[in-house]
Amino acid sequence: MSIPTKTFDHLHCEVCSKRTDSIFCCTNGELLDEISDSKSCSIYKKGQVLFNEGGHPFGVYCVNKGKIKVSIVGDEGKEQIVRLAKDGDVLGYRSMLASERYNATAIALEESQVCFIPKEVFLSVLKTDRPLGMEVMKLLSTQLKEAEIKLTHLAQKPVRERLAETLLFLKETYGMVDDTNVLAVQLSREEIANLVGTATETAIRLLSELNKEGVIELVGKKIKIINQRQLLRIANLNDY
Amino acid sequence: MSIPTKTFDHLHCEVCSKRTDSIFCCTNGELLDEISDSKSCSIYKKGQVLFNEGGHPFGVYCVNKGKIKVSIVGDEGKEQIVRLAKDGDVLGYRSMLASERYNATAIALEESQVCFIPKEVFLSVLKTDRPLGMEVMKLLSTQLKEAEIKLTHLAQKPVRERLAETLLFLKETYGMVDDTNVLAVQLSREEIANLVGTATETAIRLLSELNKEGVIELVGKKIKIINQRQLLRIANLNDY
DNA sequence: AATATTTTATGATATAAATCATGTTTTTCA
DNA sequence: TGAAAAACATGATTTATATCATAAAATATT
Repeated sequence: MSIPTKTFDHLHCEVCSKRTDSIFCCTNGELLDEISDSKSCSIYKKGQVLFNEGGHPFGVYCVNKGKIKVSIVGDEGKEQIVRLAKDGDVLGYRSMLASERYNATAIALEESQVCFIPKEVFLSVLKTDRPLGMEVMKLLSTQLKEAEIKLTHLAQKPVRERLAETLLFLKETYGMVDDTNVLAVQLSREEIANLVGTATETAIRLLSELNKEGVIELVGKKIKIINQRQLLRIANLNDY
Repeated sequence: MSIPTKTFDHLHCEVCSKRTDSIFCCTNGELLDEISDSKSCSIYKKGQVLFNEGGHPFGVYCVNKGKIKVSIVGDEGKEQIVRLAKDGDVLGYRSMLASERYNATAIALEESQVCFIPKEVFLSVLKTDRPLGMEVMKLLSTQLKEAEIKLTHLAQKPVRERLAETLLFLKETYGMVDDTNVLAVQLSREEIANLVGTATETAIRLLSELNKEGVIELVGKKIKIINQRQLLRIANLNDY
């Protein structure tokens, strides 16, 4: 959809450190060469779109380094963030496999290096490489489970609990800055709200509530987790 | 978990009419024999459990004839129905693929005939049968999409819209009784609420509201759709 | 058949969260 | 650098929906 401005070093997939725990972990030899040779490596600046809801999939996106949000826009134009991708994650394959248009939009949350593997190449490798197939199934299974749990929480848990859960999820997904307790992602309050599934004002209000309670500390967009134990308690994660 | 009381005729998968649009549509020959020979065909009465949240998967369940609900129990013990299965649908494979315990419970909504394929057999066929692999991926992809859309609606749409949507979904999934406009599934109001993601009282109230408005007609558990066009309008399905 | 139990139905009330409103701070960019 | 726009913050108000309460109907059970 949008044209990424720059490219980055075309590193062979074989030596890509992110591959080990990606779906390509067990792909190698000629098949990996095929992928590596056909891919293009682009840099997406913050806010740039990888692909758009309603668009046709032409291949899969492999995040080499960066943070990507995947979201669906609801009836009233409100964004719902359904997934977050980090280094080593693959995007856009779901719609491709189902032979459908994208049902979500992927946008870079910060400057990100992303490799693009053309549809034909990915599908042809998928057809021959059994391990890749298994990995794709595993990934889809995990994501389906996560979506179903999120769905349940959305239906049953109050906003405050979901917010706490979201903060813990952000920590788990993107980790902390160095050895501080500051979340490594910087999201706007609106984005946090769209992740939690609530109004922006409510997210802001509850965040500053947690701040006052000393559970977290807010400095601009930086969120520092002061009392993780308490946050876990608030999230009320009996299950999972 | 529960022991189904009876079995039903062990029909070879090759001649099963439900296979054509199931994930086994393209599986045949020896591989299909292997599945067919190893499967067991059981009858589950209404309310009987196929598998339980937290249990270990030992195989996949293939619905030959019947209606099954798949649900997750939230913190406060409230059920959230995340999927409904009908003839030809396969259940329990997600957890198996991810090598995890079941994250949901499957319960028969009415007397159902279900075939069970042992884990080892399913996985071994999956390993060699490419078409099956592709079908599984497609199915997972579709379900993931549906879960993400449901999640978005849950976060953004009011209960009344979601209820209307649910009624249309029930019609689409299980169809009507004969050539009447009466939904072929009979769910309790509580189950409808657990599908919509709301309180039972709210579901009851809104159903009788739709009844008064002449959009549907309620006779006990039977729901007749009087004005589908209006129901669609209420559901506000601009997207999808 | 009679009693107990569950499900359905509605009204009253409470409350969480959305919306509206306004001011402040931060960021953008001309 | 300064003006404009966007993001953040917080108070006031409204509203959708959950919860509580009670009764009738339907189902199940003895």
